[in-house]
Amino acid sequence: MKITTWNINSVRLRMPIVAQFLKEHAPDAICLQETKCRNAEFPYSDFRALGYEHFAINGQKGYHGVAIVSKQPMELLETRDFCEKGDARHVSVGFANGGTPLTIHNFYVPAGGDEPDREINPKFAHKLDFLDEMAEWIQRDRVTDGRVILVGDLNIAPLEQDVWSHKALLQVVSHTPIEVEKLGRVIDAGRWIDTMRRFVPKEEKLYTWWSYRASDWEKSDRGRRLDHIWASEALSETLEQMHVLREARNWTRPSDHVPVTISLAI
DNA sequence: ATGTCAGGAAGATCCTGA
Repeated sequence: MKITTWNINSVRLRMPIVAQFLKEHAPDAICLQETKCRNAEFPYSDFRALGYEHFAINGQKGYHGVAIVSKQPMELLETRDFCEKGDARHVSVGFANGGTPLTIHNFYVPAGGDEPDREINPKFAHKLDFLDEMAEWIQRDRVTDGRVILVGDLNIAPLEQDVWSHKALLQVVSHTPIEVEKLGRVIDAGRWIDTMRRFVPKEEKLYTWWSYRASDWEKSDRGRRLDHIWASEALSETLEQMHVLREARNWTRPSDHVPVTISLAI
């Protein structure tokens, strides 16, 4: 089974390159973030035309929004409202998978604004609170019991080689010590496997996002690993392959994030 | 590296968010 995560930065605007990706890579399920449309506006028919006929959508007008689209039938399990703000930042589904069920959680963690100080920046406070609530929920609800995948734009690049310069980004939201610590607690709460780093050693650079603001993103290569795929321990022996589709950053009218795909022997 | 994108409301440009 092949699962992709991709922050698409408007699913309606990006549908041509989503179609290109699905035709070329054919994952079983694709998890999208920043769909930026209401559920009724989701481009269902475009996906159906490509053989993806099952949907779990949590959208809202203009901002945020997550979706899981699948070839195989799946059950919508939940759309959790972290921090009780009414934001569309989570959706989960269950696949029957022939008697050994698989759950997928798809997240869009708050970006956190510019100033890494919770006292003066409510967006940063929201991000930190969101992470605390994720950790509590994972532990309390035993979220990682069984076969579970958590994907999404977590808006944090935790390791030194997850950013182009550890030193330059220590005070930049996405790589500050407090964010990294809180993301670590989320991981510990579920004993999650950071699957991307199973395949790429932590000493090697690994990015999934490059700013739109660079004049030449490829030349400067000032990326960050903001997108993640985590797996519960029960999936440890099934992890076959991982791929970051860097070339998608050069596609026509690209997202600033690229697709990340995990292949499981299930 | 404050640069580039997106959506929305308004109105043919601005704003907010990232």
